[in-house]
Amino acid sequence: MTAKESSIPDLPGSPVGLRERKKIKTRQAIRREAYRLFREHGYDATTVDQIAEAAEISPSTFFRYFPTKEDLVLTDEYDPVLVEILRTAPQGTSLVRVVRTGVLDALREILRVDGEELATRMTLVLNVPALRRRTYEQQMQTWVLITEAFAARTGRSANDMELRVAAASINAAMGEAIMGWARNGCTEDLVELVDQALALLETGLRDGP
Amino acid sequence: MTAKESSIPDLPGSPVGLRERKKIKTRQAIRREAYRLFREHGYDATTVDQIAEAAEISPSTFFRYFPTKEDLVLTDEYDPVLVEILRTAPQGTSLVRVVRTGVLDALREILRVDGEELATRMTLVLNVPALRRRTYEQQMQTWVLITEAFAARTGRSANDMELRVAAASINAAMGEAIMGWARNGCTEDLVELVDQALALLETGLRDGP
DNA sequence: CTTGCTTATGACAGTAGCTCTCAAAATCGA
DNA sequence: TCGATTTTGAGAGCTACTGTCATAAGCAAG
Repeated sequence: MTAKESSIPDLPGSPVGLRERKKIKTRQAIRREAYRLFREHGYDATTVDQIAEAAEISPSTFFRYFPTKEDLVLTDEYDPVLVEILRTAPQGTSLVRVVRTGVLDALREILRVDGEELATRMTLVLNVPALRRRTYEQQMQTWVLITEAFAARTGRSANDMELRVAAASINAAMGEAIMGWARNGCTEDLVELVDQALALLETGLRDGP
Repeated sequence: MTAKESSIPDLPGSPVGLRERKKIKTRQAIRREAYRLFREHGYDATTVDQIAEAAEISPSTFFRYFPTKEDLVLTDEYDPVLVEILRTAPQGTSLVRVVRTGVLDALREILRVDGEELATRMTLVLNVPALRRRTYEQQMQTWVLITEAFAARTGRSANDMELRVAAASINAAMGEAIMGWARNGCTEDLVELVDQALALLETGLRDGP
């Protein structure tokens, strides 16, 4: 029933109905007003009711768009990208090497497109404990997917302890690099920071600090 | 937060008054009843009010003993031990090596003394998302102390990115080992699991999965 | 245009975790 | 024993979050 004209599914202004467009607009409005209030008064000091009022919706509507207040900041649409990288990576390569090549490419692209927003979000994550916690949890869920994809390709079990440890370490190293980036005001070259962190893991901590 | 139940400092017959002893008893009672309720009905399904009633205190008193419900499970008195290990470790050793020797010794001791409770707690942490999050955050705070201690001894800056990345990775690797242990019913040799995880980091992920 | 279906919305009530205040009771030092 | 300090219980209140239900907005077909 569909003639696929474009490789990218949904474009703004597509023949999607008015309802869909309104939802997108509402979603954007909520996030925009929320970020503004966060900047002005801080994350904790901003209540959902205030966000709802600023976005001109009812508080209950807020939770139809974002399951929790934290999800305003943490919604992350990069997971499929990562999993895809892992699945199309060449055989016989170590996990850290695959990440160090593929993921860094993806990160470059993300920075190019959403660099500004990424900086805002990571700065919030750095400074709000609750967001830090959720971020780690969320990233670990991503890495479960990644280890499964990698395990399937290499014949290992997804419960392989070595694989899990490697994934968790890589995740932590990348997270620490990103937090360091945010701590220094998002001015340095994030790709290089992450690459250095992964290099340390690849060659082994014996040679490091 | 200092009243350890099963350690060296407090001697019976100490000059502690009745008040102190009562506080310790209350604290133990709260934890005991809470663990029982958690086992019977689950963590989320147990409210603070129920815990307070079971421990025969008022709900407001509960929060005088534990700042949050999560702290019931996560209160951790091993931090000073870790920092001490780092400070007394021989010079010129890599962080991962120091941990692999010193921390494993400490872990052995902990297992010997509190093994039962550690298993209970880690199983809870494994199965309750909120606890997992807090655990990671808490461990990271511990590792801030550790990196500071290590940095002071080696002349590095505590903001040294390599050091931070190493610490975060080691933390993640150990955490993953412990979670794997809990996932398998706390039956395997935890010390060996952690040692294998750290060995992987020490020699480098290039040789691993 | 109108009819009927689906979906989005708002108002409202309720729960749990957590904070704060204040007065009463218990404990302690002298 | 008395006065000072600490612990406690009671209760009000705040915020995140979850439900329910009737209404309203979009939408597809006749």
